Amino acid sequence: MVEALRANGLKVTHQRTEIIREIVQTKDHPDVETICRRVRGRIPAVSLDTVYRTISALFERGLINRIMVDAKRARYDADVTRHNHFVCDTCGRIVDIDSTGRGGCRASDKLSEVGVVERVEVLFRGKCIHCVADQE
Amino acid sequence: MVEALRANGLKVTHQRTEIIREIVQTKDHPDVETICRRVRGRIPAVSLDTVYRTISALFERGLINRIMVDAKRARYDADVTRHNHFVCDTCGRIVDIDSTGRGGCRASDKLSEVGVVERVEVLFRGKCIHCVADQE
DNA sequence: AAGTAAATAGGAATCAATACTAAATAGGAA
DNA sequence: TTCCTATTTAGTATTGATTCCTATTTACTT
Repeated sequence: MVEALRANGLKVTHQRTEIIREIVQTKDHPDVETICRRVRGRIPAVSLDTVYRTISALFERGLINRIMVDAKRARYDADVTRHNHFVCDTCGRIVDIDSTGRGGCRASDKLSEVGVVERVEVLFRGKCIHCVADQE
Repeated sequence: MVEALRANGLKVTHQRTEIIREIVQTKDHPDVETICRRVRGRIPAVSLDTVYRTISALFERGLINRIMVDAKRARYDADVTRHNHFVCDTCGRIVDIDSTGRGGCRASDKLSEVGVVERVEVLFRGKCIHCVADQE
């Protein structure tokens, strides 16, 4: 991933390395604020702006995914292989879900008349097992 | 839809009627700002706040859908029947896409261990025919 | 090692969305 | 029709996420 920075003409800074390390090693699809807080555990002076700029740069180059679950903050995923997401509308938890077999989702015929599809995002919304248990 | 207001204990006001009329008769999935601008064509004094409150009230009661296409504004859809969306990443156009036959998308087995799925959102992202034509 | 263009920190600005207030208005039940 | 209450307006303020600004620092080239 750090190599991908160079390949895109981006400088490999200490901050960027740590930010990348942070999103690669987690599976909980954090938002920018969370990433910043965690990176500060190692680089206390990182500015929120730097995290935003780094994350945006990575996203624009397709090196990470953005998941829009609500009207509030964006969440990010370093796993860019094809997979889907389950979102808990109660606690906000996001869990990776494998795409089943071929395509996972088939486009209707009408789609080709509308435009060129570059990627498909599938979001399963509901309530996670923890929240189901909590509400009893 | 106006009936649904009453059923939910909401008063049927002139503003609400016109806001509902506006989102029901359009297929372009407008944001709140756009809805407000259009309603002002008929009720010049509608406040943006009223449009926000009405749209939120309808959304919370499941009478309209919210579509998050980018990190910016939310867009709304009066069609709550099961269907998917195509989003043009260049111009922001959103087009309704029928769900093909059964389910459209099958969940993996793992899903039942994660939580209870209440609905599935499918977003086809790409470039619409107009934007493909423009870039030549 | 030196130069330069890019990146950073920190704070300020922006933007969408919501909240708040008061006074005016209008829906709906009696 | 009358009353009560929810709703609207207008205008301001707030919140929270994201972006912009500027002086300073740093990575990479030669």
